[in-house]
Amino acid sequence: MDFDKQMNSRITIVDVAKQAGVSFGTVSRVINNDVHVKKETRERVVETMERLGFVANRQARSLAGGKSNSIGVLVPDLGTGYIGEIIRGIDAELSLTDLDLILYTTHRTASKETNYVTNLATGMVDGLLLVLPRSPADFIGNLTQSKFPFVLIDHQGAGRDCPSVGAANWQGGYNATEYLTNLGHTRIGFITGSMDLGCAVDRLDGYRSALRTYHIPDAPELIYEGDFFQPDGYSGAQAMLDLPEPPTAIFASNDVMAMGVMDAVRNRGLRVPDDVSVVGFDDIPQASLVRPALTTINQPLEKMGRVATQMLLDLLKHPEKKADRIELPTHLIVRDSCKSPRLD
Amino acid sequence: MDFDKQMNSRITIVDVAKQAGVSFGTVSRVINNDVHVKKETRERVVETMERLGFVANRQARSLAGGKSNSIGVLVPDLGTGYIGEIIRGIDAELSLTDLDLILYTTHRTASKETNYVTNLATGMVDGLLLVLPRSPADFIGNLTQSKFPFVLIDHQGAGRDCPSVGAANWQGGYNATEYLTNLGHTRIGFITGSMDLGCAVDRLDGYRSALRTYHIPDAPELIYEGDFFQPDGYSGAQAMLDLPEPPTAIFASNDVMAMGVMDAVRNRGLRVPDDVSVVGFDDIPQASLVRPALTTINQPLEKMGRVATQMLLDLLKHPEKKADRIELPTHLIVRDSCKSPRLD
DNA sequence: CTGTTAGCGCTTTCAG
DNA sequence: CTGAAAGCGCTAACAG
Repeated sequence: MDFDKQMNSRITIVDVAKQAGVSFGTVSRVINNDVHVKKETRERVVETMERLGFVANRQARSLAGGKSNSIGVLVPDLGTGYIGEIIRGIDAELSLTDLDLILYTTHRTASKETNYVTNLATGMVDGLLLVLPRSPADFIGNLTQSKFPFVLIDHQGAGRDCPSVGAANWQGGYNATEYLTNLGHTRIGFITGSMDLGCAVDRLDGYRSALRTYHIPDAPELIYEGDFFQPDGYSGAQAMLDLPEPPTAIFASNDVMAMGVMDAVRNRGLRVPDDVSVVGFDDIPQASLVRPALTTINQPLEKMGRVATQMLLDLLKHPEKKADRIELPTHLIVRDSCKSPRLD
Repeated sequence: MDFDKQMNSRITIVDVAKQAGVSFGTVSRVINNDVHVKKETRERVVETMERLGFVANRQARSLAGGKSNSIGVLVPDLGTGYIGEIIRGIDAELSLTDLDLILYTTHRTASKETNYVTNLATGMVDGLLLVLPRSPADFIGNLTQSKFPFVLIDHQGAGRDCPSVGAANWQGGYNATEYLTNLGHTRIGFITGSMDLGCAVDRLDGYRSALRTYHIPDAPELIYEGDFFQPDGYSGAQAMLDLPEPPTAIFASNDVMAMGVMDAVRNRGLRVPDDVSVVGFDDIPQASLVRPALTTINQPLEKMGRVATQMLLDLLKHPEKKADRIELPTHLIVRDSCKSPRLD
């Protein structure tokens, strides 16, 4: 049917070529901005493409060896607003170009990860943005060797030097703890994140270093191993508050757990910050909304997305560039959840 | 190079075919679960594929006319957590299948929308999930005519009957208002959303109907036109509170604006809910976190994503099925931001 | 500057 | 049940 063709935009370069009276090779050149086309011819072709509503077929292009004009983003999941922030940054930056975004969620399945990566790197996308909080997978080696452009986000690369952007987690852990000690706290509880994640380890290390700096003795009972989810914040706080000598402040490795801490504190009839100070990490949107507003470490997630995208774009342009790691600074955001400890 | 081939997984069906001692047509059949393959042969091929780490090339498959095994999701942007929730639902449902998700953000550019849709519908994806809060675009017609499977999300389709899932916005508007009147309020302010969105209109209508039901006279000064963003909630509340006879309750068309309302109330030295009751709409995660916790209308965003995905999956299986619209119920979530009005 | 010719990797007939 | 052959729409040499 005639109308069907128009409707479906099943217009190919051959159709355009016929209509414009040129060979389809010329149409291809026009599409790819090849210089070797007479201005006049180009105009005629462009006009025809518009008239026919031609839209190049992506799979054909990439199959034939051209660019796919899209970049792939691989994330573990969409569950935590955390990833959403990063994606927003990526999207914002990408919208400035004509590249499209293909999103893959691996749902923390290692096999899916590998599968996707090989698939994507085989022409489906021009570059890859990987949000892989877990341990470095083998395909990073492959990617590097095959010189496929990619950037790691928020991944504490275990020694490998490949392009990546992360946050100053250690610094954040240190600063928050330092702030608490300056307030006069000496019993500071810490709830870790999943310890198989580099960022969780770094935050804990920062906390420990600060204590050492301020000559506060180690107290293993004040370190509770969490998993970055709210319930662990709650139970961690409960456990610590049950101690004979409970902490006067609790520093949770992320905001979500800090909110769990707040709940636990309140459920015992205690108040934040009067009885217990609370600090979080991430500075997610909710942090400024809860009451009392949460003092936390700002981690520039959206910016991490943007910067990573810019790095990738740069890599796409200059494939020979050296890989480097960018570490974005974290900042202490003082709000209302901390106070000097009561004088007993 | 030899290792390069292994590294890149540039293994094609031809390689597999050679290794397994069959023609590449047979390998294709195995991939597509064609019944016409001897069990023994199939096993040998599967074994070979695994050994070689074969991963089928998506673009080639879809170019050659097969399925692309991915569905496209078109959203206006990622700015509001609102869309994120929907995507989460989609992703959750999709993770149960072997379909991949390709995400496109149009950044509210009509031309991009059209472009993407035609592109995607030309084999790049097997189906489309469209989050198009704005007015119905022409391509919906095209899509319908070309019988391409798609589902609209949160789109008050202006008469066209195509598969879509939405929420009971009218009902929500009605219920919230009714709740307020039952509490004893008779001066209830309303802050609308962007009135070019169907959902905003429906919520306003629900509000009006409830007032009528309870014989509360019209008061045009109590309706403030907002845009779904926080600042408008703030200024709307300010305007109404300046009235000679200010409202004792304010119902905002979404939670974000409701939070603006709360701020405005507090900034005048008034308290929520003692002096002014506040109700929102959406029930975003923050709603339960702010103090006082926000009473609001729960809109099942994540579920909308899930249901839409299920509908699309169904459409993919049974292309002949009739289009239908599913409306998910909204619920009043009573928290701490409302109270009976003071008796003066 | 432009037309022609091979494929890219895979699905689908069509013959055996 | 399986092999062979013909493209899908496009890019990238190669000739003019």
